[in-house]
Amino acid sequence: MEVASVHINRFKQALRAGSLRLTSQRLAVLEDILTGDEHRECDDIFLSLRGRGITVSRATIYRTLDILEKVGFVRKMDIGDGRFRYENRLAQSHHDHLICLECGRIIEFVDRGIERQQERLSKEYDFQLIRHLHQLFGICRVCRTKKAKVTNESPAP
Amino acid sequence: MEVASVHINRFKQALRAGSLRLTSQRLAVLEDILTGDEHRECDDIFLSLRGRGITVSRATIYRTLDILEKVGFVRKMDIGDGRFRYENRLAQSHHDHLICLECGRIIEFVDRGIERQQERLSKEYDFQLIRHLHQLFGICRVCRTKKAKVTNESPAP
DNA sequence: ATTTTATTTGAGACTGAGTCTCAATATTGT
DNA sequence: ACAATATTGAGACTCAGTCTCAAATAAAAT
Repeated sequence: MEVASVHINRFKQALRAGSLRLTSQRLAVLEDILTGDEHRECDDIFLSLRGRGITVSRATIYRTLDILEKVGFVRKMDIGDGRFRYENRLAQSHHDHLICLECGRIIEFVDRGIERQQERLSKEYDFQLIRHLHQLFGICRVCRTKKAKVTNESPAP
Repeated sequence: MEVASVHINRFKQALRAGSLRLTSQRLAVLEDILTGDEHRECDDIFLSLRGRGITVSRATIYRTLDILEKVGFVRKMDIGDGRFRYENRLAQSHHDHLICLECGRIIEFVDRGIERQQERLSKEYDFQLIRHLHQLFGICRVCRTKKAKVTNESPAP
């Protein structure tokens, strides 16, 4: 648990710096973010904690996620279905997403070329780029294979 | 009104094809989309219509926008503030957006290079690309200028 | 033109993610 | 341990968007 404790210490410092308090609920949410799957929504975290016998209200989870976002531990992402997803930013470097419209799977990608073009473009428009959102929506390989199969298995009468 | 009438005929055809009916409300929303500003939300359309003495319920506006999106007349876009914006797709070719976090201004951009890289990337991941969302958030020139001014006008005591 | 059939409309109830309020509770500095 | 201050959870609330259903309207059939 060394990796985690480093993060927990950084979190304590960040809280201190904002004169926020270290509570068991905040720690629980942080640990869950550090160890759980990526791209989860509030309710996933709520249920994951409850499964481990820890109850933290949804309000507190949202509040903690806001703090974690502010201190850069978490990326809050809007994938357009009305629920925000949160991903651990400590484990990963910047990336964007391919999102399957069939199964909801989220695949991460990194493309330095696109990033550079974004920067060039911003300069062109005299725009001070702060962040970007780049999502490619479509059908993933797995779902395409599945579809093809279904079509084969139920041929026209 | 020639341009408009072409679109109105195309709309009638599209409705017929889906055994949907041509109503005054649907026409009013379509005309408003064709002649109004870009990147508007439901309420903008509601108020614009009301300003011209036409009342169409918000429910009907949403329903009509759904139809218009399905038949490709309108692009529904999520800019991450919880309200969808709708833009006339007939007037414009594909583009993406720079969004000012200060004033909300939306600037359109087209970048064939980025589009190509997206396609290449999708192939790489064996992903069937259907649509994408690419938004650059930051501060526009106007707002940066304004900020600089304010700073100058109120120097440290 | 009238009747029949099916669709559409608007009012307002509803939904669901997320936020807010406030009394009770927990943490931190001394 | 105490005082001062921040946090929590329950549940009310918000707000964009959706849904329901009776009344109104459009198109098809006669």
